[in-house]
Amino acid sequence: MRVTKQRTAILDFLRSKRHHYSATQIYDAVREKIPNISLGTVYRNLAQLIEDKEIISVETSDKCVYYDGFTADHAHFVCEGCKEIFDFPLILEDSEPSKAGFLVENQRVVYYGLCAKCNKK
Amino acid sequence: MRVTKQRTAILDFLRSKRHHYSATQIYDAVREKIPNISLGTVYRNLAQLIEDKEIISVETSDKCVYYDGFTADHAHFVCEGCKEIFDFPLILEDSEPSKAGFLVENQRVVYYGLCAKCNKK
DNA sequence: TTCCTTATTAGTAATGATTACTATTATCAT
DNA sequence: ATGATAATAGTAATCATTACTAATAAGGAA
Repeated sequence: MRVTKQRTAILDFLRSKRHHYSATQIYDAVREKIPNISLGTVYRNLAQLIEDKEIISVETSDKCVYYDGFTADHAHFVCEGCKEIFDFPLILEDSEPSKAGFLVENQRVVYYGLCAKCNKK
Repeated sequence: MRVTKQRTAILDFLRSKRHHYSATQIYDAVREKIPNISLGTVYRNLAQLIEDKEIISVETSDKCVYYDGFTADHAHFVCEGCKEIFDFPLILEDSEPSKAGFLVENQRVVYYGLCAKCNKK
């Protein structure tokens, strides 16, 4: 695997923000530094970065995937009001699948609802 | 909301199987009873059934959404070997978001890994 | 440093799930 | 039975993601 300025820029961007971005949002952001970067390059590098466990993906009920440079185990909360995605700590117990002899490599916890601000309205 | 044979057939199908199906799989299955049902009809009814809390949707890292007629709270395990989706009980504690004043309307727990059978290989 | 191999890229086309649109049909309250 | 209108079939459009290919650039060897 070669170190390219494209991959570096994508990873730097995700690491610099404690937020969650779609491929298109990442594309737009990185284009400010590398104006002719291709969207395909963004997708390919995101896939590689996930494989290398440098970033994680967040699947919500949205039609697109979000990417997160913060890789420590945590849960996500998707606000159905403002659409914001919040991080929450994840309390890990002995999971049911591992008790059943399944190998758990990853787990995703996503809450849906209203954040404190939207809940008040 | 009117009761149509299309919506009834979709709901009956999902309820009759303890499994998870994509919109296309549901379309194919229901077409055996209603040969000229439209895929758009399937999607529209699935959306309505979710709104009425008659079914739930399962978002995985797959590009398509799966639908589940079993609505009691439970977790899903996606096997990266055989691609099967398994159900697991979900132990609910006081969630972190609710402690923070967020209104949790839904929560999704998805594990990724290898099921017992694939793990042995 | 220069050269060579080959991974990576830019640009574009293709795919595939989902949504939108519209004329027609069927549900159900009256 | 009938009329208002919600729902449908069929098709076209959208949009995220993937595939493809000729050109480029990373990095090891000379």
